[in-house]
Amino acid sequence: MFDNYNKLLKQSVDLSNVKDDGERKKRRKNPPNNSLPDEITNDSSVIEIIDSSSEEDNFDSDEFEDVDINAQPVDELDVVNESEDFHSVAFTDQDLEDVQNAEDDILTIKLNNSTEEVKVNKKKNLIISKEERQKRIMIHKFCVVSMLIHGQYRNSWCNNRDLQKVLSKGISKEIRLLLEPKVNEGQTNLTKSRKFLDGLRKLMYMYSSKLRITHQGLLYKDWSELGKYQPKKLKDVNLAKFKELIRSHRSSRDIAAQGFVSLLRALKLNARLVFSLQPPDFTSISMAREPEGHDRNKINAPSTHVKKESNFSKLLSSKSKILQSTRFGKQSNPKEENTTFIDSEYPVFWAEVWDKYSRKWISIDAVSLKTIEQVPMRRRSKFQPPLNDPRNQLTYVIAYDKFGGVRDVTRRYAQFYNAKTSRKRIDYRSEEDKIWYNVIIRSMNKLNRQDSSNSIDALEAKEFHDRDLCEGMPNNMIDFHNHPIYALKSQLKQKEVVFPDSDTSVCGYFRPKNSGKSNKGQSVIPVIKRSNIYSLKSARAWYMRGRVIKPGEQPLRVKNRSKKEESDTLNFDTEDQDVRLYADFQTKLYIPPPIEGGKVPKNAYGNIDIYTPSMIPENGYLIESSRFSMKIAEYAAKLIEIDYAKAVVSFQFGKARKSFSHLAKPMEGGIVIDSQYKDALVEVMESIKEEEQEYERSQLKLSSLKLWKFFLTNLRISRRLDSTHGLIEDTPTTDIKDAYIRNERESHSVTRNSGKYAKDIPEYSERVSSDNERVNCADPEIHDQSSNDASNHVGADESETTDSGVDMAGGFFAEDDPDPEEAAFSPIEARHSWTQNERIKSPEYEVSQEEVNVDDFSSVYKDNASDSDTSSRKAYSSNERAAATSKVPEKKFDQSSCETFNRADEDISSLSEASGPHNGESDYVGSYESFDFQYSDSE
DNA sequence: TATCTCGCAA
DNA sequence: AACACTGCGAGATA
Repeated sequence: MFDNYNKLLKQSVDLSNVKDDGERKKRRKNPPNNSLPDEITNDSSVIEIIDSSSEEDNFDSDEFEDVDINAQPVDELDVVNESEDFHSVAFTDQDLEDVQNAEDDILTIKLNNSTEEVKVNKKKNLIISKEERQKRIMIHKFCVVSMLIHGQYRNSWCNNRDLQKVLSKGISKEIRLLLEPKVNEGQTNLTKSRKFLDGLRKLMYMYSSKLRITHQGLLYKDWSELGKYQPKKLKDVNLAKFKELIRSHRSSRDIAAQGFVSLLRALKLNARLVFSLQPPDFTSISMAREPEGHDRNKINAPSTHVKKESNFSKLLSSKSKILQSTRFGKQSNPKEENTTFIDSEYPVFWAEVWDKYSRKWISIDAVSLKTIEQVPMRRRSKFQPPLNDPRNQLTYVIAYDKFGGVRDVTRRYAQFYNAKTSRKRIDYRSEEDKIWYNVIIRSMNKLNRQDSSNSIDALEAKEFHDRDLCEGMPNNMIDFHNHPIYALKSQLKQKEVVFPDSDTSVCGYFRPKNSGKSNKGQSVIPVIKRSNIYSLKSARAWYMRGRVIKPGEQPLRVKNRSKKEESDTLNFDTEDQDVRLYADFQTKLYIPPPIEGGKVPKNAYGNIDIYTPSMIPENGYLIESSRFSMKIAEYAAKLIEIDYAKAVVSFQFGKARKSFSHLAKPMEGGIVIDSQYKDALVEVMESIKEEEQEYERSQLKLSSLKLWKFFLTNLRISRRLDSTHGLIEDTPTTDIKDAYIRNERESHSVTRNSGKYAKDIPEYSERVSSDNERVNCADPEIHDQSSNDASNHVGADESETTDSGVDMAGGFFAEDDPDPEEAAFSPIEARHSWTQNERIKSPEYEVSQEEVNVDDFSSVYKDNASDSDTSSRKAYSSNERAAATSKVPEKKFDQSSCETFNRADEDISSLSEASGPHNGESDYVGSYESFDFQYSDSE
């Protein structure tokens, strides 16, 4: 058994070895020092450690790690090392168990003390790549949207009449009275409010007393946990099941909370369903821990599964517990599979009720916390889980009202929204993301709630504003960093500046925690209002945003370039050495010179800068190249003889070259014209585009016809061969697709050089039977057969359907059973012999054919093209040329079909131009791909 | 001991 | 090329 174990261990090590090296190291508090290796050099010390760990409390993971580190090169120990992550811990324990069982065998594990090499390459693995970061952001967004929609559904289900009827049946008169007092009772709002709250409380207890939580609901998961199976979840909940679950009072906490909302609404209260979304945190950019630990467990699971669990729980010494709880929270329930997630005590769904007497939203959780509160202004809400809760993160709290309104109410529940919570949100990341988020939230609303805000909304907005003010200053320096309201001078970015730089910008003082010695007696530092901080830009940068410096403004800061840069540019313009930086209040909107008399003003390069919509000159109109290509637009403008200017919309900064790194590529985003010509120009462009599309359509038609012709021809050939030479069996492995592809690579030359297929049959069919899986098996005797053999592929396939006429639509490909009885010789032989034959003579042949042909075409094109300067076709043929460079093969296809079917067509000239000269291997590959596509399409 | 700040690396 | 940002270890502080 131990052998077995060792094997498994080895396997898993092999799998994980490479990756793990990096991660393990960083965790280590102390670099491996020499004392430790000594301790461990003898194997029994390993056992010692193990033993002690099983005792109690001595399981010191750090020690363990150190052992590990020192022993690095040895595979087995490597694995043990993984104890870092939870799953590995589990594994390790099992490991240990095995070790103990095997006693002396463990001694066979050798400790190589060649230590240090490992630390070199470690740090990089800590932080995920840029792509991974993007991916996480996408996933985060996706989760946000999904959860928002989930909430929307559940909220609408809460409005279900039947459900509400059932729920409200059991409500006592007493509670009803408290919640809906008679109108004429002359009480103050305060007492009414108190009674209202009392009623809610009673209702809450009544509801929660009936509940049995049988399933698990939504949880926060970190990146390593996302893919893990979460048992005990309700599946396939539709409205009917939802109703049933709520009626039975047996469900998840989430659904129970939703049921409570439904109940509140049944009692005619203005109740919201509140949902604290739990997407994974995109700001966490460290590597997900141990995806493999899991696998390893699985590998070992079969043999020692049962034992492992019990043993594991014993082994859970305090230290490893701490380790787990800090890294993975409470999820590690020893009694369960390691995919068990322990619920946070904080809710994910709860309710808010509008208290019309106090004009406040009251938060109620009848399920998890069994709490009712009006969220306090300056203290933490009972609904906010601690920041390190592994199963509940309060980041987006969304309230769904019964009218279909959706509001982000995170501000109410997050005590330090500005300092902490907001930074975990996608809308904090960038302006675009903010817009994205707001659009999403808005679109979650029912149409009639999207823009309307009622008085309750207004009160809530006021409340949130007040809460912003009440949040106050952060209590640590980190939170000042990029804080929306406050700032510390020391944390300003390089291009940020305080203005005015005086006491008027200071709004308070902050005492850093370690302010004793390190600050040289300066125990408090001034806190600056963020609103008095300006980020500066150069004149050029402002211009790129459509603004220019007001006359007479002095730069708030002058930044001189680095020496290197200076030396580079010194000779060219000494002016540019300093970058003068201005704040936005020193700038004004740039008003471009207007278009007069249809003349569009242009810059030194003959273009016009349109970085923002405001930079479009008066009377001007920007034809954006998103709808029409630049070529079409320019051509159309020339056609109707109006003045235009190409619009430079942005710059693309290429790879920084040393000397002229600001050789930015201007990106053209359309053309600017006098707006009076807009309609006319659009009209012209539309028709050009139509023409173009029509042309493409005809090309497609040609392609299809070509395909049919190919098949028919093949049929004819094979039938003739069959009748002449008798049927030949063939294997189905060579399929027609290959044959076709092969053929197409050649066809234009074949067809063109010799108008008749009959003449071409030998070389033609040689290619037809090309097969990628050639096997080296020579059979010279059969050489003669090669042409015959080749066409045979088609022929054999076809043999069954031939008699019944040509069934083009169907069974062509499906029925490729060769008939063994009729085989003239073995199919394998046949193929191989052919293959060899082909190998001998074909490569150079192919290439030369190709070249000759293409040359022919381009010369043809040149002749034609010079004649037809002004034809509209010409205008975008160069366009096509551009496209063709990327997909030569397709064009070649077009070209050949054109040639074959319609030699008289003038369009050939432009087409053949598009195909361009043909060079090299890569194009062959390309043609394979493109024909693959075409082929299957027409199939 | 837990928390915070700093400096470093990338 | 410079910068922003983060995670981590080390040291300071209460």
